[in-house]
Amino acid sequence: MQNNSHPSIGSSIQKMRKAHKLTLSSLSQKSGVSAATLSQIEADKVNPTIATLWKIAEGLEIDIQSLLSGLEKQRPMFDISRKDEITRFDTEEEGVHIRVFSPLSMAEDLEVYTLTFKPGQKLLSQAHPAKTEEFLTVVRGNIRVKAGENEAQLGPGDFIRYHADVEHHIENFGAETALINMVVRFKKGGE
Amino acid sequence: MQNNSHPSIGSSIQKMRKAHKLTLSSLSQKSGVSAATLSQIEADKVNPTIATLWKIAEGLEIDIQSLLSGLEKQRPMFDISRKDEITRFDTEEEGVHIRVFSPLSMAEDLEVYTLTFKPGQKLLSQAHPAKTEEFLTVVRGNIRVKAGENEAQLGPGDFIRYHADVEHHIENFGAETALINMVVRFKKGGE
DNA sequence: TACTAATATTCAGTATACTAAAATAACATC
DNA sequence: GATGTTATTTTAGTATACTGAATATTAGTA
Repeated sequence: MQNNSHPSIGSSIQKMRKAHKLTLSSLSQKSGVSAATLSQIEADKVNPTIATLWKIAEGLEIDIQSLLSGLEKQRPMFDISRKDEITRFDTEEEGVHIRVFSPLSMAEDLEVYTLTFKPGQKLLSQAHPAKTEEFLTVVRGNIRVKAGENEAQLGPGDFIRYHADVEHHIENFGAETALINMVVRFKKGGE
Repeated sequence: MQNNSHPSIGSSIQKMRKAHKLTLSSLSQKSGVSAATLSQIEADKVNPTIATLWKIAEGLEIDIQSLLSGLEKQRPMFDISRKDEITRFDTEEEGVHIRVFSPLSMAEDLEVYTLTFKPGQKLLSQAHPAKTEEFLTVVRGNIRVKAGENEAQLGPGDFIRYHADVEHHIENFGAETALINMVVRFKKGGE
């Protein structure tokens, strides 16, 4: 009813429905949402729930995000994390420093870390959620990376990316302190 | 209440809220959604409307889409790029080395670079496609980053993320060679 | 343990999203 | 323009999302 501030979603849904050449009734059948409700939503007379939106997206065989893309509010962004303000998870007793750079609003999407390994130290990680990928750039030192069945040794300037949805570990097998830049990506649903 | 089919959104919201170090009450204030409702949503006891979700996203200062992530499965992956095999775009004549680590199949989504700036050198980039973000970690040296209206000076250990869909540049204003790790993300657009 | 203060959850009432069914509108074909 | 057929909107009732207030939980302190 109100829909005071954010752009209306009704017209997008209607556009989608017509693009698929569906009537309110046919989309109602495919989605499980009543035609009456669909009508109200398209006319922006109601404020659909997520569950309803989800069903509609399924009925239209599209990603729910596509329906919401219209109501995004793009704002310019320029966030700085100073060295000293950065939250630090420090497993010092094991000789591994982990510094997280992007814990902010995007925590579920992309994270940037710096890892410092003292000689001989290693970091064992349990499997992350499905579709998680890790990207490592070795800045200094020599490390061994193991993910599931796979294993590799990397030196300065080397880069590796791997799926982190299996148990994996990183180990500094060299004599000097290793410095690694890591990016972790939690992929969103379907392509 | 029901929410049978689609992945629960409650835990994501809670994670986000805690990442921002907000209490239910403080988020309630920022978003305009009552703390009671927030509690119910986080516990997946209700089916929020998009209006509510939108307010929450605003309160968290994030994109509403970030709240709607799904899950899927995939095959294991383990790709290594050795230092010497890496494609190198070298603008040596300007004192800036750019090394690209992830040119492969994912180039349209996420790219990882290492940038080396000789003292005094700078790199000017035109606006990238809309929604592009850049993440910089300074490994060594001192740089100045400018994106649109914004500008900042960064030293070793500092991190910055900004929208790169405006003209932007990076400059080494210090006396030593600067080493930067950069991640560029091209966000997927709607439909 | 008792006492606060801060945070989170439950409760009862109200607002509203959702539905089925009825009413209306659009659109043919005679 | 009458009649049937299909598509959409309105209506009335029910289910439930949202809210403020009360209650419960947690954390810290003496």
